[in-house]
Amino acid sequence: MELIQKISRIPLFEGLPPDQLNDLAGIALEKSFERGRVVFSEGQSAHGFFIVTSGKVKIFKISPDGKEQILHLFGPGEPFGEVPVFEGRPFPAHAIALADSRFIFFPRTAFVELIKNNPSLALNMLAVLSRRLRRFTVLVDDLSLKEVPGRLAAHLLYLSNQQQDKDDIELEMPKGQLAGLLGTIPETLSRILAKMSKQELIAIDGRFINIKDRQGLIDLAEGSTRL
Amino acid sequence: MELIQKISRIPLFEGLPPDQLNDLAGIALEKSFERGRVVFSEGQSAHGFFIVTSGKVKIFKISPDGKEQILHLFGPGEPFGEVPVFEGRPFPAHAIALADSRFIFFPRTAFVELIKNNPSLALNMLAVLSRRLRRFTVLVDDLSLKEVPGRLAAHLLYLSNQQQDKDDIELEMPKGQLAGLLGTIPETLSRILAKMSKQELIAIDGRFINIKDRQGLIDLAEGSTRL
DNA sequence: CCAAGTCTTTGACGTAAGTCAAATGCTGAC
DNA sequence: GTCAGCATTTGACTTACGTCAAAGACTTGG
Repeated sequence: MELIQKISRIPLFEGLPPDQLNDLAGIALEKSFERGRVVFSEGQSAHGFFIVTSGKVKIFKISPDGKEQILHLFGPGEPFGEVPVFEGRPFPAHAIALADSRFIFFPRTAFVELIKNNPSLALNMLAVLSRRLRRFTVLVDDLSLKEVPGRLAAHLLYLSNQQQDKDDIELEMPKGQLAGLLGTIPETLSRILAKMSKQELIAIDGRFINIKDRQGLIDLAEGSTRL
Repeated sequence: MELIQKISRIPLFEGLPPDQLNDLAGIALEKSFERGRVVFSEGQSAHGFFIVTSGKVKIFKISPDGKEQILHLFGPGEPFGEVPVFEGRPFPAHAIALADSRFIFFPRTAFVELIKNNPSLALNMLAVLSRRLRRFTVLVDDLSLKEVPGRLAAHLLYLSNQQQDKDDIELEMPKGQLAGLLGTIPETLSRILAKMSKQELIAIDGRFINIKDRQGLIDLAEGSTRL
């Protein structure tokens, strides 16, 4: 597919006139990363940001002893690595491709120039960053004020939502990953899933989960019940 | 002082030509809040954002059983409550004035109009949001991957930095507040301070703290040592 | 289709940090 | 100054969750 076509489908660039899309295509570069490849590392200096066109990328922090906390998982259409663009400091976290992926790369200075001439691009970017701040707000709230079962329940409900509110949902990643996303470790996640299953809140079959007691999960997520 | 003068001193509006500052003054409103007053609450719909001109404001989340996690503390010159402006959803957290304060309020729609005509205002705002995202990144890392002594050590070093790298620092808030900022409770904070004191890392005198072993604190903050 | 990895689960155990309760210390109003 | 009302500290106790270790269960690629 043409680069310009790909660009025109990205939500961040929604509503831009054709000539501006052209300008964007003029500065953009396509890059491929195999599954498992490091896209950038915390502390590295940044010369631009990325948008996923295919595949999946994980943004995460890691502690000296190897525990990891996932900050974001991004798929097609989503930008990442923008913070340094507007702030001029190194990347604040690590990024790894979780699948063979293609990204469009926008060099920092050229992109900033484009924004200067394009208020609606600026507003779109402000909206992206705002949404991300809101998400972090939720993440901090979860990590600091909820326990793991509550976070897991919230996540299951979120997945159900994403997947047309069915009661049958699929965890879209290995359970070890999910643990990192929820701020815990695989063993703990495993135990809690087992407990939820024992209490008939859910039924587990590999990475497929059936929600048997939605209200029970809601209560857990809100912190009004405990497991 | 004239409103326009106050506005011209705000970092967010740095580098704006006088006529734009004038436009800003045209839409701005001054508001006063007594210490302890709620500025806005989570879930409330937002019609604009604020900039502190004097006093102090606390942005926080709170759990059903009353534990609170402070997200930000903002003082003069700093904007807050901007997320809903660019995203059009309710406030994601609570805000309370910690001292008698004055804020400048900018209504949402008028401000967005200004941004459309003013690329450098947009870039300044993008920089503000980016800095905030970076801070959250650190907060998540701390909450998820460090324990309380590490967070406290990091905070003490941060304060020392703020206060000209002196070894004598002042906690700028009651210890209960500090606990909320570090994602813990007053009892735990108290115990850890006592422990640090016993191990000659610091000396405590009320809300004044003397750093006796800076390297020891650094090791704690990095997680290479434990208390 | 088998073997070598990786994931995942389970158990026994340790520990950081929260809860509850009581004592002590401070502060500001009158 | 004194007293009421907080903030802070300390102790005894509980608990959620991480660590370590080992056994099963899936995937992959040859």
